Amino acid sequence: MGMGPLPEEQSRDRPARLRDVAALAGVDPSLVSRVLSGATGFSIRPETRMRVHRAAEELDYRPNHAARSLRTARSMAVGMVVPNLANVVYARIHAGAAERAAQVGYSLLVATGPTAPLARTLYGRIDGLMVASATSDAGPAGDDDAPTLPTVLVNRQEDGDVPSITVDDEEGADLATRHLLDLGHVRVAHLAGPQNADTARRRLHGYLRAMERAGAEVTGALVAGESYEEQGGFDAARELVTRDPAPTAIFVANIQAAIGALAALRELGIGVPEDVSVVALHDAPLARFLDPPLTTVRMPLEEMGRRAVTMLLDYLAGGDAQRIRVQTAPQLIERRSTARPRAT
Amino acid sequence: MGMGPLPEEQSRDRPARLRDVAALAGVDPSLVSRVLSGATGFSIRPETRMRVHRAAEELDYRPNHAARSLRTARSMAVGMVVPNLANVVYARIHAGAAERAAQVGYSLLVATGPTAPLARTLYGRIDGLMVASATSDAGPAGDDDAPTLPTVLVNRQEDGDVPSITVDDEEGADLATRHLLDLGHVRVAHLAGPQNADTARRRLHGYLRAMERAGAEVTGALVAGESYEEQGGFDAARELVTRDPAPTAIFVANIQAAIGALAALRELGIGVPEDVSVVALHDAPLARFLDPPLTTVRMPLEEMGRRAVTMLLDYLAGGDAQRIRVQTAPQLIERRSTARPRAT
DNA sequence: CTGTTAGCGCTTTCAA
DNA sequence: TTGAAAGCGCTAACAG
Repeated sequence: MGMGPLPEEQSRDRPARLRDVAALAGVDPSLVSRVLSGATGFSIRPETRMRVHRAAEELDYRPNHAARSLRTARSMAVGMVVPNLANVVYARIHAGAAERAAQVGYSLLVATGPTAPLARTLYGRIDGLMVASATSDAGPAGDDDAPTLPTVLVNRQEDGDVPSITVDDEEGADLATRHLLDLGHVRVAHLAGPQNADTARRRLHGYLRAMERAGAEVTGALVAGESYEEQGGFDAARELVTRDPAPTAIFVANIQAAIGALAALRELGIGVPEDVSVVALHDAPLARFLDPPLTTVRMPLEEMGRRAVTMLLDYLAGGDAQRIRVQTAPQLIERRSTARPRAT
Repeated sequence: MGMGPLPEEQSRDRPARLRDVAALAGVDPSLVSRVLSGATGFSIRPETRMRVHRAAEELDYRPNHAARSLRTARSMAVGMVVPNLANVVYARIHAGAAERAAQVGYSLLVATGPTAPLARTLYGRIDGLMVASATSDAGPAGDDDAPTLPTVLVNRQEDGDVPSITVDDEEGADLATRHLLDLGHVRVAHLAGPQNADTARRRLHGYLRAMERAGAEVTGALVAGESYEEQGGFDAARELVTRDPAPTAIFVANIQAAIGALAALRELGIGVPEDVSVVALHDAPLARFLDPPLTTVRMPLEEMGRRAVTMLLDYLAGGDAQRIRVQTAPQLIERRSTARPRAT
């Protein structure tokens, strides 16, 4: 190959290369590669392996990602797109995903914002992408002129054969609604999320299902809202309670909207839970410090995150596009925002 | 070089390489490289440049990151470590950083968790790191056995010549405290953050400075707390109001702790702002939906994020370690949690 | 059990 | 104004 400086001497402070390790251990670079990358199904004398490891440690060897990626055509990293960082839901999904990714030796890179531009930034740095934006701002990576990247949808599901993983939002909504029904409420309202998010649609279905099973009538007056945010929840709650007949309980599609709803009811002088009970989907550390402490339904988000990674890796390995629904049961966390209706 | 298949025909669906573009344009790969990477200071016939661009577009050419990194020894990406994703403060810092990174053609990768393991995951994928964890869980990247990566501290400052960028927490705290003082409060307390976070220390100083300038006495009874979280704020507020003399106003070191504090006061039947005024550092969309809507001080976090990137890039380019304090003035946002003391 | 070899896709001297 | 050549650090056949 005609190298210049002999590798015997380690030069300056430049990070050690495979070749340097090999030289120090007195073996060939390819051997070092096999040993250090934990390749299996080849034989080596234990003593040689030892020497290699020792040399690597000695030189504080760290494989060069770029070289490895170039050679193997894989980056050993996966990406995750979330709509924004300040959100417990995504934080929990991410936590699960990060845990699993670490377990299997992958790096997990996060990015925020609209999917398409991100796919462009991340392209070439990751092998696959998890899109955890609930609303289809830009479908799976590949829209407009963004490069196509193997993608799984997390917490969202779409027509066609796009792989996806979701939790059982319908069951969560059903559980929340049933809680209200069981307390004796009849006019149970739903403060819904944006209907372009399929989680919101599934929560609405869950609500309707529970109401129907209980034989409770659902009129248009009982459903309002189009938002997962505080302000939207505030506005919708205001509207809801002025309708006729007024609900005695509200199932809110997510916790942020519920915070807005609580504020609206407070401002109107409507007591929670004396006048109106409130329960929200998704739990957060914050919930118990609200006024009143908010009853919530906790979803298995970490598990979804973990399984999303597993699923993406399977998909990358040539598996086919699955649609997984995490079946772990949602969990009701009773706090002080729900109670029996005033005049049973 | 003795390649196998002629590059004339583009093969399968394999992404186009530089070589393919060159073949299509009828020029040498090196020329394509120069043209497409926007290199400057070389001459080329406009027509040739045109042909190259057209060929690249035609083939939907996208440079291979790994190859480029391997060759140039730079990844054109920077990383940012945040302690957790569910936090407005980091979300805003990140937003600013992402904006600037995009402007200058860098990718910004985010990761969460303790710094050291992350530095290991990110090592080789990024050229430099912004550490935005307020508390020194593990100092700058490089502790224990984590690899060393050029690092700037964001929203945190440390002894030695570690580059860092911060906002003026002291001024923010001073502003909040002054607001209380100006309203006529005398026994103004401080619910402090964890004193291993230098932001918390600087906020404490700002509080002390404002008190001193106003000639208000600060006894030990007026300072409590060691947390940036709801529960910590809850506990500390409880304690604070039982002290003698009880404060009539509290400056809380951050908004999460303030949420806990509000809950505690509510539980004790202490009216806000009738009995006790509360102001917190850092604003959030949530603030106006709290009970009562919370007066806050908004810090220039996006700007800090933007400048952090600029600073890191300068540092990478060989600039020396700076310590920047963003001087943009904090902004008081008055809502309903502060008022004149009961008996002026 | 270990070594040789070729080359991933790109950039950058250097030469024409 | 353009082309030729070398090689970044690694891995995966294939030989020995």
